[in-house]
Amino acid sequence: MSSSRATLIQVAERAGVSLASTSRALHGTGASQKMVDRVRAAAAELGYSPDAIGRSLRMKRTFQVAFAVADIGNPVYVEMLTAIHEVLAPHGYRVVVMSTGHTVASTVDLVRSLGSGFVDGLIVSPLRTDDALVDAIREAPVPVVVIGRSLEQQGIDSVSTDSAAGLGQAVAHLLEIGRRRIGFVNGPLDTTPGAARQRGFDAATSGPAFTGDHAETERADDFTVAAGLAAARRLLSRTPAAGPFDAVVAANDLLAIGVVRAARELGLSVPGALAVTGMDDTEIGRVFQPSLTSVSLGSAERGAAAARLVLDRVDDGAEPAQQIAIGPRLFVRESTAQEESAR
Amino acid sequence: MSSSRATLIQVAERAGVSLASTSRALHGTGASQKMVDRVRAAAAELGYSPDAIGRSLRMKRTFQVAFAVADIGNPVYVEMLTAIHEVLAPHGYRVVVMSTGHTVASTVDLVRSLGSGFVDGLIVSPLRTDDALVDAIREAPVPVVVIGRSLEQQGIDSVSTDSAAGLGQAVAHLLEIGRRRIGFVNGPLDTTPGAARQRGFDAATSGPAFTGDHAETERADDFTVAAGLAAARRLLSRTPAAGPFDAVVAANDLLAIGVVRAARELGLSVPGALAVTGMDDTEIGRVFQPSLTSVSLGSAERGAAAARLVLDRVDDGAEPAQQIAIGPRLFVRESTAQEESAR
DNA sequence: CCCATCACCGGAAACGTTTCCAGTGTGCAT
DNA sequence: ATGCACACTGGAAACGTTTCCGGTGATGGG
Repeated sequence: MSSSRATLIQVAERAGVSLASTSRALHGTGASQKMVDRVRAAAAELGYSPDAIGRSLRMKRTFQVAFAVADIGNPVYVEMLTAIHEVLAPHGYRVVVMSTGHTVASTVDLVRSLGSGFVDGLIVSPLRTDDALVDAIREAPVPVVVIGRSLEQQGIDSVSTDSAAGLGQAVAHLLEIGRRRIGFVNGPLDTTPGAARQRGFDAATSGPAFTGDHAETERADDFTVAAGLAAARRLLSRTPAAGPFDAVVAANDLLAIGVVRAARELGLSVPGALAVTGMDDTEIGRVFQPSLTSVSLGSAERGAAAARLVLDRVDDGAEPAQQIAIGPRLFVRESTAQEESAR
Repeated sequence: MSSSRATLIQVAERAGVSLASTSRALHGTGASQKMVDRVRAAAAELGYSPDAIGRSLRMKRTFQVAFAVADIGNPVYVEMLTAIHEVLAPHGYRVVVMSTGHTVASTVDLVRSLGSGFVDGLIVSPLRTDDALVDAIREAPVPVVVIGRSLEQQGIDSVSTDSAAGLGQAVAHLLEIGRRRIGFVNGPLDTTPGAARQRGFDAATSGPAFTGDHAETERADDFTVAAGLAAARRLLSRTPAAGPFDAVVAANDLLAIGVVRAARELGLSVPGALAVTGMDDTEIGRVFQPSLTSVSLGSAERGAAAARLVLDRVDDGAEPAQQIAIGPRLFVRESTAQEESAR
């Protein structure tokens, strides 16, 4: 920590020119070459670097964007964060990480806090949504982009994915490899992803398209490995009339890992006795043993798209709200491999 | 996005009092109860919320702290980030995530950029360090805390851990369970952790304390699963004169996962034929199959300690530099279990 | 009744920057 | 030679807040 920093006024004095010219010279527009050289030299001698706060106050731009999620420990959000960072950094924007908390009320508080104007925009991926949150977002003083469900009706920018369809892909894949008694380990139903995925599972396992014999859901308290393990123990301890489960769809990769661990406890081989699918296509699932068949929801793409959306909005504010959808994509790996040899 | 926000001046006008009194009333000191009520009411009517930029300009405090790492995807850094966030948020501080880049030069640039004063402090965990970086940190205009190696001589606040000793613990544990031919998969030697861990391995496997028969190092290009897999393939394809490897120490959990995968490729059971240890005690290692024996370096504690250090420094600047050390701790899990049955 | 003390209030400055506006000088064309 | 366009410069205002400082009124003690 050295002495206090040089200010633009000091640079101006040192260069013997006006404050206005100094600013112009450094900023690059409407200054003669001689002026630029002179000011640059003075700035270099003093080790000047422009003060972000002063600049922000005047320009009404902070060059910061907030990214808010409930749990930054979830690898999905880490992937989003990385992608957001990669899009924003080249444009000179910093990323502020915030926590939404786990309730919708705390998320509303967070959105309201944007009123203090410390960021130019917000990217938020709320687990739960309600009208109060929608209102708060609509009235927010800076652009807000929601990653999660589509909010077209509400006139809010959003980047969504069709996780219900993704669940359909997982179920279809399991049927295709000959599994007939399918369990579903979902997260809390009152969350946006939990609700959507339940819808997807129910749709995929009802009606004529479902060629299996049995479908049943067990709910975990949370989208974590531990919760998945507990839920899978409950699910697999039951034996449906049609016979024991031969496949489990998990609502995300962490839950799927819990399911695999539960299967091992019960002596069920994966994928031999029990095929398991995850969702989110995370790094952890890819390196797990067995590597997890998983439905990618394009976390990185969604993050990047949201970041680009914020960038657009910051420049020209009032276009109609945009909805971007990233299609789900199934990646088949060892946890549903057909050949037993692959274990 | 609604209309522009109310300013303190407008609140003052509405309340019919001076700007100074308005500020005092809201801030809480030296104002009569009547004044406070009146101003609060006016503020509420206008939906006033104080502007963070204006306040920062005046107070010379941004209430932001930056956390900079090379790769936010690494679970260790995510744990640190979470811990930092948890310590800082209750004090009203926001966390800005930054990337150091992979070279020491880009890290120096980042530290220099603190000159623009957008944060009150920096927590940085550099992979590589040199004199230029040390100088830059020492001359930084805001407090900087380094997570990594101790920089006591340099007079820089740091939170370190003795990863060399941690490696010793891992080797000792492997010897204790009867392994004698120990391989070491390390990351790049020119990184701070890579160098320290090599030192630890070399110390633990030379001299009279080493009761094994063979010790050998293979270097991975990076601290990732893929690099660990490649390095382990190279290592395990060799057979020392003393006999095939019966244990591998990996320099972190990601590398260890790569090692386990390589072992499986070669038909070596873990821990039966090959015991494997990791380092960092990450969530991913705990849920992996087999769960990884790992040396915890207290990522979360180190993050929290660094955050508290920054908080102290921000308030009273010029105490002597502090060094905090977190001791390594071995957690034994399946990947080095002695009973074969645990597989 | 007068003076000292005290609590409180308002004016004004300051933080560091960008940008509007008016003014100066140069060069070119008529 | 004179006018005009043009490039550049400097003064000053503005962004929103906190805080110093002087001043006012009330209150209590002598």
